Order: sequence, then structure tokens, then C-alpha cells
Amino acid sequence: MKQESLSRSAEAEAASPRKNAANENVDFGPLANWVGFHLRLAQTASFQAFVQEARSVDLSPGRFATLLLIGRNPGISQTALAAANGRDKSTLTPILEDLERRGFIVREKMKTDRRSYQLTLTDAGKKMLDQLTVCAKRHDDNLDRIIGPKDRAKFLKILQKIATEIGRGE
Amino acid sequence: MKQESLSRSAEAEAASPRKNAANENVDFGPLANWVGFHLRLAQTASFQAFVQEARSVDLSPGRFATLLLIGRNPGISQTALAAANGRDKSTLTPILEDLERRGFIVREKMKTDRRSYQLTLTDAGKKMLDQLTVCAKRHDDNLDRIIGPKDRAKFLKILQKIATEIGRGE
DNA sequence: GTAAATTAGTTGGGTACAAAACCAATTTCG
DNA sequence: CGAAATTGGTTTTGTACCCAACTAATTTAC
Repeated sequence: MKQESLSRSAEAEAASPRKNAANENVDFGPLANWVGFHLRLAQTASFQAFVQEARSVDLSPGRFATLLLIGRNPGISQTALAAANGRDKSTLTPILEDLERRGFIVREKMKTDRRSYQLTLTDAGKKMLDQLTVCAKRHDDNLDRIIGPKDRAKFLKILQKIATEIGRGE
Repeated sequence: MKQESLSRSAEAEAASPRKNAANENVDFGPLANWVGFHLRLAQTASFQAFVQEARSVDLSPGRFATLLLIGRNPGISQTALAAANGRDKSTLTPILEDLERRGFIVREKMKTDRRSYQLTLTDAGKKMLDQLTVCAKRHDDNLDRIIGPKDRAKFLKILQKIATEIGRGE
């Protein structure tokens, strides 16, 4: 029994009925219909599940996308990596530090521009990436099963649309 | 899979062409097709946009769902609130402390069970909630516009399905 | 009726993240 | 050219979050 905090109250409270007004039947009001809220809930749940999935591998799941993007784009800079990853560059600093210390990546100063680093995977990094990929695949298969094959493409498309188009109005 | 603009780097980098191998055309590999990754990107972007939207009101957007749930469920306990909210109960402790200090909510010990608190909004809390609701509505209208009216219900349904069903396999 | 188990909430430790201030290398421009 | 603006990366600061361990109140079991 690990992370079912979303649904815990239902069963926990079922035993001790009706202490106060709001137990298993919480009124969500307009929240019940707002996309942003459910986007957060879904993301949180999905991420937690991934954490469980990747528990076997000795590397936090947050590192996964980072490692994969470096593997796919050898020599990428930290700024480009941060952008592709949807994170601030300052967030990557300690992560990359850790990955380097543990021998999964190499950071070399570029000859032409000595400000920036070129990031590449080591062999150990590739190996780790492979392990993580298995976990990620399994995780995403779970998501697929939940979504259903025929809605998958559309769903993905909408997610991408949100990521690219929101916040560009003003 | 092209989708050049997951990042705003596209425009930023367009000015200074081709410093290193990977700028606007980053290879996302399998990531480009994985739901979990895009769920995170969409959620992050959406949340950031909400932060902007709610900048006018002097209360962080994370408080919004909390305030609304209390308003809709007067007397709710902190544990039930945490569950409905998809957060750990320990996360709520400092938030509720702050909301109480600022006079938006009241916490009263229950007569029947002196361990738990009953949470209710003050008038100031209701007022603040109204203001936040305007922002949230505007934000969600933006999302709606991006998703498109005919896919909205389905999209929401899938998000809910993910939140409730993921992580219950093992 | 007391000891053990459970439950509500808090505390402490740790991670992940963003924003702003900063440094150093590089480019732009007067 | 040399000063100013820009850019890549780090540091610092502050927030949000989870988990595990804890305290106090309450329920269950013997």
C-alpha cells in the first residue's frame, strides 16, 4: 500500500461513517468541471505511479527525460535541454551535476563558445537509460490501457496543443 | 514528429543560428509519443499560465482549490480536504496556517472528536474566493478555447480516468 | 478497564522546481 | 576599438510537495 492518497479517504471513511459533513461525497463545485484542476490531478497521479514503477532502478524518474534527451541529442547545451524539457535552466544545474558525478554523462566546454557545455551520455549512462526506458514503457502502457487506443492520438494532440498555446495570448 | 515549438526557445534561438547541434530541432525520440511526458508539459504550462492570470489577486493559485473546496464543504476536515485535493495532508498544514493567519478561514476543534478541525470560510475568505474564481474561470476559458468544445468532455473524462485508475494495478 | 491499534494533524528531512541576481564569455554598436 | 547588451550557466532564495516519524485523541480488543 503506497500512494493512493487520492482515493484513500473513500475506503478509510467507509468504516467510520459520517463524522462530519464531507467525507466520500465531497462537493467539488465548479472544480469538477475545470480542466486545469483535473490536469493537475492526472499529472500527479501519473507521476506517482511512475515513481513506483521506477523504484527498482536507482535513479529518480525525473532524470529520465533528461537522460533520454541527451542520448538523442549528443552535444546539446543545458539551455536547449531545459527548453525541450519544459524546465528552467537553473533546475537542471543540480541534476546534471549529480548525473555527472555518478558517471552517466559528460560535460565538455565547447571550443567555439566557452560559456556552454556539450552534454553527452557515457556508456554507463546509456545502460541506465535502457533500464529506465523499460520502466517508462511499462508506465506508458498502463496509461495507454486507461486511455484506450482509439482516443490516444487525439488526447496526446490536445496535451501538446495546451503546452504550446497556453500563455501566449497576452 | 515535427512539432517544433514545445519550447519558446524556437524564437529565442532563431536569432542566433546554429551554435551547436541541437536548437530548435531537438529529437524527442520515444518521448514525443509518450503520454506521461506531455501530461507533465501540459500541466506545467497550464499552471504557469494560471500563475500569470492570478497575479492580480494577492493569493497564490495553489490556494484556490483549497479555498473553493472549503467553501463548498463547510466543516470539512483537513484529511478529507487533502484527499479531495490530491495532496498529502502534511502539505496542507502550512497552507491552512497561512490562510487562517490571513483571516480567510476558521479552524474549530470538533466537539465530538477533538483531534480534527472543522474548516470554514470567513466572509473575507468568501470574498477572496470570488476574486480567484474570476481568474480561474478566465484561465479555464483559455483552456477550453484551445481544446475545442467538442472534445472537451471526452478530454476531461480521460483525465479523470487517469487520476483514479493509474497506480491501482499493483 | 486498560493495552494495543487506529486516526487527525504536525514536524522534520529531503527533492523538485522557478525567479531573480549574479558571473563570465561573447556579440553588437557607437 | 571599447562600452553596452546578450547569452550560458550557477547561486541564492523561496515555494510546493511527499514521506516517515511523531503526538494526542479515540476506538478496538482482551
